[in-house]
Amino acid sequence: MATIRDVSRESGLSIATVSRAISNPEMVSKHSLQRVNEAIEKLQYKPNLSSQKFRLQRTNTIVVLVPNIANLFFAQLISGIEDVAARRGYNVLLGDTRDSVTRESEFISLVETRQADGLIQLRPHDDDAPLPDPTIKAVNAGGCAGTPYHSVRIDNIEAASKVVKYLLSLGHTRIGVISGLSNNRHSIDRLQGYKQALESAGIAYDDEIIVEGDFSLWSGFNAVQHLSQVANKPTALFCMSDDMAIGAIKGLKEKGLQVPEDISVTGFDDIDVANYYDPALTTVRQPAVKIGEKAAELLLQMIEGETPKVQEYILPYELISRESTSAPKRV
Amino acid sequence: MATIRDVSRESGLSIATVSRAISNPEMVSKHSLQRVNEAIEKLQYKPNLSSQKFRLQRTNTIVVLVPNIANLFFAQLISGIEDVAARRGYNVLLGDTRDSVTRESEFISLVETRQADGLIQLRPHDDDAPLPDPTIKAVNAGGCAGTPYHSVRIDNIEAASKVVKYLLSLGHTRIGVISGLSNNRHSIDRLQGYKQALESAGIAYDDEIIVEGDFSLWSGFNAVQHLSQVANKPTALFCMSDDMAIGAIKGLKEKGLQVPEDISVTGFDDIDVANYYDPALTTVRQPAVKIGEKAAELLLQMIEGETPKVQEYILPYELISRESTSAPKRV
DNA sequence: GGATACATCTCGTATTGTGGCCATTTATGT
DNA sequence: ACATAAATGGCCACAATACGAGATGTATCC
Repeated sequence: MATIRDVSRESGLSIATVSRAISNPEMVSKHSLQRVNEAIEKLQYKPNLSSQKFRLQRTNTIVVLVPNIANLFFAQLISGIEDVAARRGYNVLLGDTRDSVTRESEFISLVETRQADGLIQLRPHDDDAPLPDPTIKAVNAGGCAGTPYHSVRIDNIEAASKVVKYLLSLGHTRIGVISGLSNNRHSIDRLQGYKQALESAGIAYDDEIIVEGDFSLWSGFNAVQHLSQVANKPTALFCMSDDMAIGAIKGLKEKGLQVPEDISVTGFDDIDVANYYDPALTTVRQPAVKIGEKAAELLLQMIEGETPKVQEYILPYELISRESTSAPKRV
Repeated sequence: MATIRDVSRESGLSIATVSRAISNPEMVSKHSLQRVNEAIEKLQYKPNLSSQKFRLQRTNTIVVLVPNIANLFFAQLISGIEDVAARRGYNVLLGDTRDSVTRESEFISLVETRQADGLIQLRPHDDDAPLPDPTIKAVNAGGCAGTPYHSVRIDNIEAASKVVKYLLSLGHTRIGVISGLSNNRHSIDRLQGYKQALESAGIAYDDEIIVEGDFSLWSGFNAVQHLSQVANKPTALFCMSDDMAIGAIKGLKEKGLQVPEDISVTGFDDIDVANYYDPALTTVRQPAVKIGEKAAELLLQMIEGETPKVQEYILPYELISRESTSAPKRV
C-alpha cells in the first residue's frame, strides 16, 4: 500500500508538500499540485487516516450506546444522530449494548482509549449503572429527568399525564397500565405522570391493574392475559410503548374484545406502524429524529470545546389521537 | 492524559517493560508487574488505542452499510453482525447511506483509508453502483443472486415463487404484486419468482396488477389506491415487504374490504410485528439475525487472512402461513 | 570454588504515516 | 537590486510495539 513517502518520491516533492497538497491545496503551487495529483493517481495512494487521527489526536468518531437496535424508536434516534454527524464529518460507532452493563462499559472504554471523541447514551440514566467518567464528553438522548449530564428528551411525566388525562376526559375512570421494566426510569416517570393525572381527577391508584412489560410486542400481548384475570377490569389501557400497545390490542382481540368499543388503548413513541395498525393507535409522538439531531449537535459542540449553556433540552411531544380510543361503553 | 511514558517514569521501568506488562504480563516479573500496575492506577493511565491501531496497522473495526436503519429487517441483520463482531473484539461502524451513492462511497473510503478492516453491504448489489474495490474485504448480507463478491442471503427467486405457488394452491388465479423499487435487485428477483410460479400454473403475466412501491408502509397503503382502479381486480396480493403488506391491508380495510375474506395478502421478511398485526401476516421468514452473523463471520475470516471456500452462502427461508391468506371467495 | 551454560528479565532503539514548525529557497513586484 | 510574499523541504513528535541485545541470577559441571 502506497504511503505519502512513495508519493513524495514519485512526484519529486517533499513529504511536507505532499501533505499540504492534500489537506491545504491552496498553499501549494498549481504546478506542484498537479505533480502530486498525478503521483497519487499513479500509485493509487490513499492517506492512512488511522495515522492521521493518531497524529492529530482526533478521531472524528462518536459512539452511540443503544440498548437494542431492533427497536424502531432507537433506530429513528440514531438516524437523526447519523445525519448530523455525517454532515459535520464524524462517524458513528454503534454500540448495541443489549442492556448489558459489561458491554456498555466496553464501549465507554472506546472513548477512554481515545478511539472516539464522545458518546451518546440512549438508555435512560440509572443511578446504579456506571456513570460515564465526568471527563468523558457524553450526551443522553431520549432519556428521563434527573440525568446528571447533558440530555435531550421530552417531559415523560407530563406526556404520560396528558395521555391519561385525555382518557379521563373521554369518560374512563378505570385505566390500566402496561409499563416497561419497573426499574427503568421511563417506566418510573411515566407511571408518575399516570398517578398525577389520576390524583388530579380524584381517582385512587390501584396497582392491581398495573402490569409490568419490557416495551416489546410480546410483553404487551402477555400483559393482557394477566389483566383479564382481574375482577374489576379497566376500560382503558395506557401502554408505555407502541409495541406493547399493539401486542395488547392483538391479545384483546383474541379474547373477543373490540378496540376501542370495549376497551381503549394508547401507545407511546408514535413509531411508523402506529398509524397503520388497525385500529390506528392513539399515542404520544416523540420527536425521535429531532432528539437525535439535537443530541448530536450538542455532543459535537462539546467535542469542539464549547460548553453548552443549557444542560437539559426538553423537546415538545404531541398527543396524536387516532382510532384506538373512544368513550367507554355505557354499563 | 497520561501516556505510557508517564507510566514508565512513575514506575521507574522502561517503556518497553510497561508495554509488555500490559499486553504480555507473563513476560514480566511479578515485582515489575506490580510496580507498573501501581503506576497505572495512580496516573489513571489508559493506553491510547488509536496509536496502537496505527502502530499495528489493524483497526479492529468493520463498517456496515445500511440503506435505512429505521427498517427492522436491517436492524436485525445488524444485531447479528454486532453480536459476532463484539465477541471477536471488533467494533461496528454504522453507515446509514440513505440509498445515496455519495454517502456510500464516503463509508467505503473508511476502509480504503484504513480506518476499518472491511465492510458489510446490506444493499443488494447493483451493477451501476460503485463496486467496492476488489482489494477491499467486503461481504454482502441479505442481498441477491449475482453479487460479484462474497454474499450471504436467501434464494429470493425461489422464496417468491413459493409464496405465489402457495396462493395458487389456495385457488387464487389473479395475484397482484406490490413490488419494491423496480431497479432494486430484490424487486427484480422476487418478480422473477412470481413470474415463474405463474408460468408453471399456466397463468399469463399481466403488468396491470403490478404496482411499484419502495418497501415502506406508506407505499403499500398507496399502492392499493392504484390497484382499486383496475377493472379485473386481483383476489390476492403478493407484497415484497411486511411493511408494504401492512400498509396495503390498512388501505384495503379503509376501502371496506376484508383480509383474507375478500382478498389475501402476503408479506416478506417476517418482522416482529407481522405476527401481531390483525390479521397476522402470511409471510416469508428471512433468518435475518443468522444472515448477519454468517456475514460477520465470513468477513472476519477474510480479515484474518483466510479465504472462504464458498463465495455464496444461501440460507434457508421459511414460508409462515398465518391469517392474512385464505381461499378466494366463490364468485 | 570457579567457570560455564542457560533462563529470566529488562532495556534501548527502530519503526509506523502523518502533520506542524521553522528555516530556507524561489518567485513577484517595485 | 531589494523587500516581500509564496512555496517548499527537513526534521521531529505522536504513542505504542517488536526485536535483538544486554544484564542479572541460578544451576550444573569439573
